Amino acid sequence: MDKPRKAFTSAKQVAELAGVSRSAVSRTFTPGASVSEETRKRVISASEKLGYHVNHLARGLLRQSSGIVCLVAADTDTPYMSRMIRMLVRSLQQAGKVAMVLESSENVDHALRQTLNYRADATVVLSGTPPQSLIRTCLDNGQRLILINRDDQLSGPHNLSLDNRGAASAALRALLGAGCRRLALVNSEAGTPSLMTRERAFVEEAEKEGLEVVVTRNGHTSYEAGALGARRLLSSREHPDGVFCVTDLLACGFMDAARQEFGLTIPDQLSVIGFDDIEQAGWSSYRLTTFSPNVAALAGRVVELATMAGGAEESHRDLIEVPLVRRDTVRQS
Amino acid sequence: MDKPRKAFTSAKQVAELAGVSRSAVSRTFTPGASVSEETRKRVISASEKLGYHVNHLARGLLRQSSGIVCLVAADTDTPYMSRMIRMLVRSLQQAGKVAMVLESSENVDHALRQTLNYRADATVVLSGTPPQSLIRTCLDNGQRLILINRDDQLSGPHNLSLDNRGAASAALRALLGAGCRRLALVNSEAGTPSLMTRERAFVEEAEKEGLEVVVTRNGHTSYEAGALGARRLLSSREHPDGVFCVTDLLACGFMDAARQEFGLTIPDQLSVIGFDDIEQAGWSSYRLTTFSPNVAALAGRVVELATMAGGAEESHRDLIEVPLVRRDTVRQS
DNA sequence: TTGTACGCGTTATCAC
DNA sequence: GTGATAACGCGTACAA
Repeated sequence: MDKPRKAFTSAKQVAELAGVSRSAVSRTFTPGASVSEETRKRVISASEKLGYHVNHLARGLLRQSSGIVCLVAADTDTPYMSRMIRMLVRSLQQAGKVAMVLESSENVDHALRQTLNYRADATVVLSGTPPQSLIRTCLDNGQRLILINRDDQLSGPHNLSLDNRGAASAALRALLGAGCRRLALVNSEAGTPSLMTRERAFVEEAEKEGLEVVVTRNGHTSYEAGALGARRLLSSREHPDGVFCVTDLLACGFMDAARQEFGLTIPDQLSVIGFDDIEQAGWSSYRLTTFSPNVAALAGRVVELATMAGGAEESHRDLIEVPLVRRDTVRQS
Repeated sequence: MDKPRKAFTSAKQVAELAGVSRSAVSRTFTPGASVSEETRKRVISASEKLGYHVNHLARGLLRQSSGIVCLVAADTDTPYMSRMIRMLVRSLQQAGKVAMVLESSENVDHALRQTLNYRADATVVLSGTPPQSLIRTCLDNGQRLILINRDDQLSGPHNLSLDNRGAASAALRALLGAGCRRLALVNSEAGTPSLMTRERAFVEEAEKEGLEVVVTRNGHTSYEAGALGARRLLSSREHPDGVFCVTDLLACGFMDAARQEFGLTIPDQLSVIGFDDIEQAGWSSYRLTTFSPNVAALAGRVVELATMAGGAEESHRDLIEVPLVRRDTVRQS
């Protein structure tokens, strides 16, 4: 459709200008190939004059690797997700790969197919659960597949998860340690695997202590949903005194509503714990005690999996630690 | 390096399984090509069995278009930038393109070269100022170049800018309308073109009214820098009563410090205006009056430029409107 | 409608 | 160290 546009410079043109063969040009740009200093100079000079850049599309055709790693995600403008993506993009770039970002909110299927169309070396799925058949297709085609925080029992792909259970358990201990007895949990209706794991684990651990947990789930995983949760939970006189919000965004909305609409003091009358350690959690209006996933470690692990020599592809399953960052929303005893 | 991995299915294999020629396969996946219903069926069936997906890399070799659009940016985890990127990724995807994200904070040069290596149809530069020579190279190679909010006078590429001057002027009018007389502006030391334009325009407009503006610039464009700005500005007894923060992030930090460290009431003792309309600006702790760039319109314009038939490439220069969203941080008179 | 042959820009292999 | 040649997976002009 857009045919009549200027074409990119090719190695052939460089070779002609430099008065050498095309292979000489290729060798010049291949690390570890043997070229004489003389020809090298002439090639470099010619390419700069012409603005030549090696065509990675053509190179990817020959080699088995395109250098592309796809990031499939939804809600990419969420503080947590955008941090994740940034870390992945940076780490991949430093490892000599490039990141292609696909939005999966509209259509996970389509996104994953794009992944195959572009012969990505690996695909990282951050949101959405792709159908098992497509997963198989990716794997069968030799494309590495890395699932983040999908606690589903899909076999084949690598699985990296945050230690949601461990965090939920630590949240409970922290709240109990602060003297909380009337526990609650704020969740959304998203039903994401990691969110549901946090909820279940927290409730189960509380049951072991003989305590019941009031659970509320509202709308999307957003600030507003947190505020809504507060309105649901705090209108009764015997309101909770210890709340685990499965996401910082929920926690921020919850706290704002608790303070401004119900006049509660945090942490004196109400202790709150979040999850994600988004930037806002550190803001002085919140100073939220929360779990801080080691995103850098996760990104490092992803790069490792995405770049490793393709051999026996056993399905890895890693758990990333999530330390608790104590700020000012849980009473110190 | 990773040779011994399973290879992707090729059209050849599909052709063999379906018992047709390779061109038949190619035609099946080319919209508007003439294939009989019979062969079409057999090809589709065979490709599904083999999990075949057209190789866009090879296709990009033939056609003039790779379908790839590069997004070059820094600070991609900032609320504003991540919203921008999300909109662009979505819009491009809907237009049948894919987005490749390059981090430019380390090395703008390298990022832009990657852009050429992957034969991107277009490149969108969201941060950083690439050297003019590289810009020329991109253009000469027929790669469309779209600069966002770079008010530099670079010729050649398309330029999309928010109406920073208009917004600064509107900010001044709003503050004057609220009865403010002691004006200040909070900026960072980043020196980004758009930020500097907002500052200059605000100061100039104020001068026309015979008013002086106290300007403070601190650190990066962040929450902390805003808090720092507050400490600089509010320690004197005759502190400002109307402040334009060139970014919402700065405004949030400024407000928190103003309220918590100086005990000021907003908007009664102090009016504040921000810029970007990040999500947090709407949170009930801030309710910030701010400028809300029409990101969707901008993304739409970008897609238009990135996908248009390549003809006479005149350097476009568009201004995107930035309406003021009135919330609760400017006193109503 | 279908198949054959060629070219897109690379790199790897092989003689020289 | 260098240049010819084959091959990668695909689209398409051409002939059938």
